[in-house]
Order: sequence, then structure tokens, then C-alpha cells
Amino acid sequence: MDGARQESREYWRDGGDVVGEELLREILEETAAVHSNSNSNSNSNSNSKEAEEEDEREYFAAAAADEQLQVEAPCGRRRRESMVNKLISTVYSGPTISDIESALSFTAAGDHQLLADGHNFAASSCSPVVFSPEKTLSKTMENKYTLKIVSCGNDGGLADDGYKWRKYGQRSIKNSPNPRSYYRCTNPRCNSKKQVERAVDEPDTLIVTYEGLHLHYTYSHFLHSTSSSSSSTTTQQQLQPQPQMMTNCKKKPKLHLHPLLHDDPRPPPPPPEMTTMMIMQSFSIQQQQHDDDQLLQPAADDHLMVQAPPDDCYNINGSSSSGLMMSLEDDEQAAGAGGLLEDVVRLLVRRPPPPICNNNNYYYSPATTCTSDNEYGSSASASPSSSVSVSSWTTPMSPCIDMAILSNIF
DNA sequence: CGATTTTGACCTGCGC
DNA sequence: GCGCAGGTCAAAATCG
Repeated sequence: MDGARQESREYWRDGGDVVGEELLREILEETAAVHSNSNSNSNSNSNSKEAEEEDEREYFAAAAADEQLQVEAPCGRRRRESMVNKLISTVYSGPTISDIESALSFTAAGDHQLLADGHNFAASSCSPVVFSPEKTLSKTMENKYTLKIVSCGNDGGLADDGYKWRKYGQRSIKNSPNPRSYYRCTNPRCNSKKQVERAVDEPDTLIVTYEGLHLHYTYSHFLHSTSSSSSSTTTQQQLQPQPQMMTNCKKKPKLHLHPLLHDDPRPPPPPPEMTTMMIMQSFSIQQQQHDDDQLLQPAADDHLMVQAPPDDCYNINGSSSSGLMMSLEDDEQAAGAGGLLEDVVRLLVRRPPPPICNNNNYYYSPATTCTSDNEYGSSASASPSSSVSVSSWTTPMSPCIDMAILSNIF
């Protein structure tokens, strides 16, 4: 664990996210209670076939899982929903440290150091950007963050932060010789913005103010996803912009994501920028430690694997499921859908299907298709018939979350 | 030719 | 109400 990442984690803990931790615990307790209640209901059913059918009915009602929760725990759904929303906003109210850390090309602790007192300093190798997360990161208001980024001689100093931005305005600011630029996330379903201006007293310092939530994956997430693949060179070339393009170029390469998902089923390293995702993964992983007899059933569909962290995990589902795989049936629909984190979160919160044991000792819940119940109208209109398949599978040795998001994320 | 940037105009909120 | 500062819009320009 390098220092920057450590600091990132520290910030996550210290920067008000203890609330998030509490929320996790709260959600966990509640879902566990709900599930145990459900289990006891099932156990009390003398007819196991009936119980199975009951489970199946519940499972196929997964699209209406919220309603199900309402039956099981009358106030549970709304409360949990609000808790999850709260959690999302708490945990992911702006680009994470890891976002920046990843995008600003932190390579190792030895290359970049962060002073404990919050001062920035560039590495001796004159890396493009160094950023100090803790003290210069201030939460000025809800979902609004200001970062100070020390650039090292790159023109404009516009370090890529993992997201794709489009400039929509620039104006001169009073008492400042430097203009302020206004950027908006290029994802049509994302309304996050950022402002970039150069510090008056420190020409090398950029002041970047982020506003709004990114409810989608970072640009670099897919770079990570492809970097581990040696078999899909073409795909990599399509997907992986040149480093200078990522940091300095104003024009960014077009992405063709779908080939990736067809080519390489192997797990890429976990995207460090996906704080929310990692948390939600964590939700889903721990329970499997109690289900050691579960083995991995690889999904046949194209997918993208995300290795989940092994420690400090919780299972929001309170069930034996510990994996998630999503796939959009129609690439065209997917192209317009945009993979919002919220979509993923809602799926994870949903109670998973009952596991089925086959004679290979695999526990595998067959994929089902349910219409995404994204509450955003724009989502529905963007992909009116897009559906999401969810299956759960796991292995005790290699806890993975398998997500195929055949949508253009950016 | 499409995507992105530039830039002047317009809109809005706030302080006086 | 007025003026100012900051934020956004949108047409034109630019780029690949």
C-alpha cells in the first residue's frame, strides 16, 4: 500500500465518512434482520418445494424487490433506500482521492510523496502533477470540493482526473489575472462540473473545484480494465489513450468500449477510483466467508471482472450471494444508457436470487432479466427497454464481483 | 464532418 | 432597483 493510497483511505475515514461506515453497519444489520426473518419464514414452511417456489417468486420479483422489502419489513424499504442514498452521497460526493490519485499518474510511494503537513511538492522526476489530498481538499459545500493541484511544467496543467470533461465557458475573474474555465462532464447523464483556475500567487498551482456527483465510471477505470489483457491488443489500442493524451491533450480519444467486454474475461486490477463500487463490492463479499462451500461459476457472457477487496467486507444483501454480474442485452441500448453507479448500487441493494446447488458443487443463481428501475426518467428514455441481468456466483478463494456493463460509461 | 474549444452575450444571485 | 460578479448558453471557430 503506497502512501498516497493510505492517505486516501485515511481521508475517507476521517473526512466525515465515519458516517458512511455507520451507515454500512446500519444497513447491514437491517438487511440481516430482514433476511433472517425471511429465512425463518422459509424454514417454518414444511413443504420445501413450496419454499423453493416461494423463493423463486421472490427472486423473479426482484424488479420489485423494494416492494418485497416493504412486505418483509414495512418501513424497511424506504429507510434502506434513504440510507443507501445517504450512503452514496456521503461516500461519493465528488471525485475520490483515488480518482485524482489514479488520474494524476501516481505510480508508487517512492515517486511521489505527500507531506503530512499538507504541502505539495513535486517529485524529483518532475512528474506532471502532484496533488495534496488532505489539507488542500476542502468540502466547501455539499458535493462540492476544491483541490489544489501543483503542476510541473505541463501546459495548462490540466491533469486528467479520470473523467471526460467538456469546456463550456471561460471568464476572467475579478482580482485575478487568470481566467477561470468551466467544464462539464461529457456523460449526458452526469451533471457534474468542475472549474479550473490558476492560483494568483502560485502560477504552478491549479485550483480545481468539483461540483456534483459522478454516477458513472471513470475514464481510467477502463484503462485499468484493459491494461492487464495481453490477448486483446487491438482492443487495448482502441481503448487506451496515450499517456500524454490523458494528461495534457485537450482532445481526448474516442473510446470503443464494447470490444473490451467481448475480448477479455480475465479480471483486471480493481479500479482504485471506484470508491463507491469498492464499498458496494465489500458489501457483497464478506458473507461468502460464511459460505465456504460456494464455488465460482463463471459467467458465460462477456463481462468485466472486478476483484473485490478481501478484508473489511460486509454483505448488504445478507444472503449467500456475493457476486454481481450485469449485462445489457442490447449494445445499442447500452450505448445510450450510460452505466450509472446508482444503477449498480440499486442492483446490489436488491435481494439476490436464492442459490441453486448443482451436482458440481456449484452454487449458482441463474441470471434473470429485470428491467432497470432507475428512478431517473432520463434513464428510461435513454434506454427504454434496456435490461440488466443479475447473477450471483462466488468462490471462497477469489471473491470477485463480475460486472459486465455493456454500456458506454462515458 | 463531428467533437471540442472559444468567446461574447445573457441570466441570476447578492450586496448596497 | 441597480450594479457587479460569477455562471451558463450558444454560435462561430478550430481541430483531427
